[in-house]
Amino acid sequence: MRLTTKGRYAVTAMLDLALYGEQGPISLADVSSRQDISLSYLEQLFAKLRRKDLVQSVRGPGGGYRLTKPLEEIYVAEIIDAVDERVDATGCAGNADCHGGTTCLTHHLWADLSDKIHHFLSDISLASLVQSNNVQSISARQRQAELEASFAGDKISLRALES
Amino acid sequence: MRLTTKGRYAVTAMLDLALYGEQGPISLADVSSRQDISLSYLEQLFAKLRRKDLVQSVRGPGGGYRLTKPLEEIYVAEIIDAVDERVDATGCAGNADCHGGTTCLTHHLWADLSDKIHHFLSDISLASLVQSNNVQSISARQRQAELEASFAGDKISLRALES
DNA sequence: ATTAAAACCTAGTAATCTACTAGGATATAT
DNA sequence: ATATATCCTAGTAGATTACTAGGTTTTAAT
Repeated sequence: MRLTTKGRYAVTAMLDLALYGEQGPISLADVSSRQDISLSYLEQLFAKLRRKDLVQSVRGPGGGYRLTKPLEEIYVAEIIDAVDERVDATGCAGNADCHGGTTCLTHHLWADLSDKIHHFLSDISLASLVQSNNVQSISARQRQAELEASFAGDKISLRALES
Repeated sequence: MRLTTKGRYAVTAMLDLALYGEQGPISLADVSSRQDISLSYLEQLFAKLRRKDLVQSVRGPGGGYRLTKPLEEIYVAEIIDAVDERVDATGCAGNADCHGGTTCLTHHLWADLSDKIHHFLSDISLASLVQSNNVQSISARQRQAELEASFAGDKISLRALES
């Protein structure tokens, strides 16, 4: 089964859009610096997310990405599926040909597990993540850190504080 | 998260012991030919299973491995843990330092998922697998195939049929 | 005692995949 | 015109997996 940074990054980045994207499109450069994900890697992930119609792009200065649907209608499972991370615990992609063309002894166990995982991730929307205490507090801390970083930086930081 | 053939092979092999090991120890050569898993790879997996006290070995001719506990007390989660380290969907091994030392936005999501998976696999014993219809029917088919293979083989097959 | 069957051990390795870099082309607000 | 952004393709270091190779030790059977 696969669940690596690819899928985790995709969900984290989509959650970033959910948290910061209310006013307008968010550039991947912003997501990259906030969530500590390589910009070029994000570009590749968002190409897939766009192909699956989970985000829309706006090109040119001031552009970026926005979510195509309301937070309530975007589920974690979709995001992971979109970036090609098959959440599948079987060794045969569910084809039941794991033992030289026939079904291996444990096939159904892994198929059941895959179902459980998919159900779990299909029940969680971006909206429910945004509302959760965990995400709220981490997001608050990230905003705080960003503020302090810009404060320690140059004059532009003062304007950031005022707005 | 990790769930590859390593963990799947381990569970399949342990299930093979559960199905065939009532009379005495089972050699890895037998498991290898029945379940189509490389012998040397099995040896490496069973070294770990033995270290975790899930199996006992008997050396010398007629030797092999037997389960250390009754089927009811061996859970799939233990087996995977023994060879795979951990079924963990977080990127930080549960340390919550996934975002440059701090907790990333989605950490709790993956931690929750890991819990769910672990619970699922902790509830399934070798005994319950052996009793399941799926395993029963696949096991019956494997015994049948083995019988036919030995029948098509040499004289020894006749003795196998009689016993 | 010899032989053979088994566990036990260690090192190496081809193939695969991940996460990423590099270096652009294209679109568009200012 | 310029800068900012998406968009696109190719390549690649490093890690991991699944396995092979080549032994040694133990022990039942002859």
